[in-house]
Amino acid sequence: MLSKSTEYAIRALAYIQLQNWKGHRPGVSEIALEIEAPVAYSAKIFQTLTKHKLLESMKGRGGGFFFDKNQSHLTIFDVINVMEGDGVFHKCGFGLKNCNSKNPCPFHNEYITVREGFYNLVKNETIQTLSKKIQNGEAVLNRLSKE
Amino acid sequence: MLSKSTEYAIRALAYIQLQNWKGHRPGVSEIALEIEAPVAYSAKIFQTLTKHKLLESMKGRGGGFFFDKNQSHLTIFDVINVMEGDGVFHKCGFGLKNCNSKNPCPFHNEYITVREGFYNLVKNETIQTLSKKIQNGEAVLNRLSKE
DNA sequence: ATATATAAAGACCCTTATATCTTTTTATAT
DNA sequence: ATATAAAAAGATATAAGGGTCTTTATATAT
Repeated sequence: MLSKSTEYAIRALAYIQLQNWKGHRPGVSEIALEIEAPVAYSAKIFQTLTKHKLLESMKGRGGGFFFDKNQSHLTIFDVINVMEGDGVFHKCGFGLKNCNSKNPCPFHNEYITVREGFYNLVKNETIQTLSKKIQNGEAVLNRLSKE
Repeated sequence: MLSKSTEYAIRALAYIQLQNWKGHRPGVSEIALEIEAPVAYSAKIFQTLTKHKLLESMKGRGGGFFFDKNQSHLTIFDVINVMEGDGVFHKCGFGLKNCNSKNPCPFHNEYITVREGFYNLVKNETIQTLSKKIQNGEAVLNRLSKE
């Protein structure tokens, strides 16, 4: 459903938020270890995220990644959009170029229901709501968290 | 959501079914033209489909593709499964290896709802139900159909 | 000032999905 | 039998996603 890069991005952002709440500003290698992603590749992903202002960074000793205090909520949709575009929320499930309600593909309505469900999910959930759940013990970030 | 190959496959199978109902057995180039896919690539896809018995073929003059009379219904799920596996119906939306109800990722339940919706859709729809809709004018296969 | 820790940037590589081309096999028409 | 029409098979090409490595820029600690 989501690309591997997007998955890494979401997991990383949730971890960064959790650490920020603890007053910590994690760096690339710490995050990569936690989310079980390749270090160098993670660095690339974080570059993309900071370039698009979803995330802030500081270079140099004691540097790392953190969220802008003003930007209180970052939706999963925004993360997907930056990582792989929003095509999945527009595209016909059949791959037809001009499929719409007047010219519907054979599973137009059924597919739209699924697609909208996914859209609502990622539009309503944010890195902060996700992180809160983890903090409250309602969810886990990875298999190591429980051990 | 679905790979391009899977999209081509579904569209092709629907077209083949429609032609079969008319007593016609279409060949690679005819199908490829209709579904707006590359001819040689389409041929590869049809090889995969016939190898997995989702489709029958006949070589030689007057040959082409057709459905086994005994196999009256072919679900979209089966097509997806042959073309790209069923991973999308099992995978965690977060990319976690062991995410489950006892160890849920932060959007476990919400995502599962979407995923199951998609699963039910592709498990209930078949190439035949899709084709029927097209035949009845309730849906169109591509943009050329309406012109 | 210098050394050190860190992210940014850019070049590169590997794998998979997408796509093409050529040759071989098989059926039919004549 | 021979020519022809078609799919099967296999080799190759291209593009994108995923991943690595090296160098550069920048902040902090000493």
